[in-house]
Amino acid sequence: MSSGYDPEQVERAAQAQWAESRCFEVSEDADREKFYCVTMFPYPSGKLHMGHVRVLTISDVIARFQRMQGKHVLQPMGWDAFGMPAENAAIQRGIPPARWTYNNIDDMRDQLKRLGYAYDWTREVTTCRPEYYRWEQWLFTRMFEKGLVYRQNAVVNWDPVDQTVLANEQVIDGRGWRSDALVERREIPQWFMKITDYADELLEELDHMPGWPDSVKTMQRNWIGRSEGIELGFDVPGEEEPLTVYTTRPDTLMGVTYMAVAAEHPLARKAAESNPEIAKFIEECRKTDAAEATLETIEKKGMPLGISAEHPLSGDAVPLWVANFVLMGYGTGAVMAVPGHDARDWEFATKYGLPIVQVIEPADGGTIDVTEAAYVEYGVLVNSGGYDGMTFDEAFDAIAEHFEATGRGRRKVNFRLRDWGVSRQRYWGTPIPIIYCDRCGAVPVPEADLPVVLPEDVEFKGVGSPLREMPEFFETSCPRCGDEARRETDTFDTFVESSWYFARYACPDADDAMLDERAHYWLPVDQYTGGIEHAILHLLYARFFQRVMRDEGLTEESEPFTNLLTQGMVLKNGAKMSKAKGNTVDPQTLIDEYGADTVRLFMMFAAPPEQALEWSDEGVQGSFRFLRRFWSAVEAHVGGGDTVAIDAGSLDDAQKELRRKTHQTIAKISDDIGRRHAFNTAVAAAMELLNAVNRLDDDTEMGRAVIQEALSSIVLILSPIVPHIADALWEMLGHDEPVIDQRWPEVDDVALEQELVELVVQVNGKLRGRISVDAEAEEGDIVASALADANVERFIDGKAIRKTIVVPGRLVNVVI
RNA sequence: GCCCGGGUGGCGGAAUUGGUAGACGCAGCGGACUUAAAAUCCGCUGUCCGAAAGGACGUGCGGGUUCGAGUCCCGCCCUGGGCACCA
Repeated sequence: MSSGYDPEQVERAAQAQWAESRCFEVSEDADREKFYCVTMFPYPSGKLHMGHVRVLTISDVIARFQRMQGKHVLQPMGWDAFGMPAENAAIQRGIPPARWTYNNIDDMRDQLKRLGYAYDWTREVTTCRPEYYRWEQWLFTRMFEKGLVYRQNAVVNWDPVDQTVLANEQVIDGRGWRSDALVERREIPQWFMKITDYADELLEELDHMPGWPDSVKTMQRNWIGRSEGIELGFDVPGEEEPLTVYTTRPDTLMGVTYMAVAAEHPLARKAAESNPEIAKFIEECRKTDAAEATLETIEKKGMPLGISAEHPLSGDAVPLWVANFVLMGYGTGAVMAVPGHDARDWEFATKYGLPIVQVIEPADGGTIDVTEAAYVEYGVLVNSGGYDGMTFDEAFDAIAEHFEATGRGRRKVNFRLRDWGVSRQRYWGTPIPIIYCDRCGAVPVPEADLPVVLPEDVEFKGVGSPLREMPEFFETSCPRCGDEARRETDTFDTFVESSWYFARYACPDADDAMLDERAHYWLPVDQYTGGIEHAILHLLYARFFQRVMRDEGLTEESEPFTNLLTQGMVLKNGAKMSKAKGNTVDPQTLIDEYGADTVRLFMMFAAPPEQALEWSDEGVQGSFRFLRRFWSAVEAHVGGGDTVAIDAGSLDDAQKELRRKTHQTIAKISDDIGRRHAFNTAVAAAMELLNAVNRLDDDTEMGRAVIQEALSSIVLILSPIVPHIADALWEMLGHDEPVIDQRWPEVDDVALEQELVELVVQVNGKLRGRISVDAEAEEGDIVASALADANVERFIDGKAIRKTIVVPGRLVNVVI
């Protein structure tokens, strides 16, 4: 007998019904509790991949579950449409980035619709559209007026052969990915946003975000990196300005035996003028890419500059070195080195034979040898003159007061966080709305002239931005004085677009403001879901932008995302699915073969959302088999005709047991989906319940009634995960209203009641027997019953019982 | 190098607050149905000893705390993510 489950037909029918009833299109309704559910929007790279399907399904399950809780749910979708892959495709295929992008969006939108996600498509946002990015340009000009943006030199990777700036991703083993030339660091002027102005607030609010995973909050805390230290100057004979350094360990100040400056530091440059060896070394230092991971792992190298600074406490001469691990632009571009109490300084000192001095000893009186290894713990000061015997805190205060009194230093709170460089020397991005005028300097484009539209019909060669070759784009006049002027040809980092799209979904058609009153209704996002790889950058930039918009009066909210779920990657054979590795599985093939519900079910069943998911073709088949079994069970049941209402008093034990299992499952899945987001165990519980239904084999009136209840419950609780088959089965089970409009089922506490419970009995913590006791039994009776068990008795073997531990509902442990 | 995760049967995973390790599924083995195969259904399935009852061992490695540790603490190993221009 063949199964009647035809996914294609079932899914088309359900999707047609949702489209016709427009049930996912929502408008603001002040009388209802809103639930705003957003997924990190996809980059339109061509086709949907499994990573997309996973994150979108997770979010869709949450949205549909909340809808069944009676919430007014908005789930929108959009496209993070600017970025490098469009430029690469343009080079490879000769298609303009815009056309490639729009084609991809059309293809991927069709795929999303085939997967049955509950989106309000009327709110679709596409970041490469002028009606979107004009507001980003507008906000930038507002930030300019407020002094929240500035232009400064910053380091980029420079490919000397292709004469172009490279992204870190385009640098492979220190070489340009196309030219294979050794990449150099180069400084060019770039625009920065002052995210550091918000560092304190971004840090402190993390303590009040219970809906975010602790790991993400910790990463952000460490990234912002607030530290308390002292900034102080070392005089350099012959220099007007002292050499300023920052340290969090002023207690080790007397242990400073050398100082190091960056290759780009003015003192290094000056020394290079008269010393070709130093000039050569500085040149060599520039031949590394700009990534921090590179900097931290390269071999530490340095050269003496031949000059010394004066120690601010002892007056001793401290030699100055130039070192490849110090970078201009991080702090002051100079560091004081304490090899006795810092691991990196120790390594460097040992390599170059620089002195190592102990100035801290362990507080517990233990002995250490700083010639063997740096001692980096806090302790008590020694060899530090008047500071000897002080603890870290005492020395910190005393030394800070000394410098504050002499005006040579001060206490300073520092942040590791740096301002956000938003300039990109690329074509396919939002034009930075600035005009350079010889007389007026950098002038923001007036609001009336926005947007600065990116020309889409371009010839794209791949080396440098085509905008630089388009006078019709960059030739303009100064908005202030009217003189000839030149438009900025750099574009924004694409993280700028993704820092506020979640707010724009609320009012995607607003054409006289970035956000309007509709944003007040929907913000903040109640549930935000996306990859863990965005734990720091994207999520921190979005939190920053939310505050900038708040301070602009566009929203009252400070935090954009109340609850955050970070999902793991999709792997195959232990590696991330990628075209490069050739281990991708095309979702479309699977949808065509098994239907969207099977793909959605497997995604939710195979692993908890936060963990990596190992792809398995056999597992997909297993999910399909389950849906077919489910269909057959309903088909067989409804073939027996209508059922009557359950009369709880007249159920036999087996019927009671199925009913208890039904309500236990409802309770478990409510918690699994609603609180724990453990979709995998929710699916497992539903499978168990279906197995219990299939085992009952009872066609009495009450048997069929409890089966009707069990099957209807499975349909409801699985409907967020497999909404199409749920729609069909719900109708087959004789319900009039569509399942999409049903409320989440309620647990009947009476059905959960149980007369006997099973406890395990341990002897010295090892499992030795099982007993069945009355659910209300007294502790004394439970122990007596446990001791009476034959195997337990055998292990006690007449020995004295030291104590017994009874954990209600779980176990008895007899300690002998 | 630094920050944050993860490591449990042949495989994906479960064990939610320190309380029955291995739910559910996959794969495998045995059986039913079939002329046969596929599909479907039923049973078994951590390792070792044992006819069975039952026992010993077992959650990356080495220690520790506890009546009891996959779970907590200390020290390692391996592995994934991020490190500011991939998105």
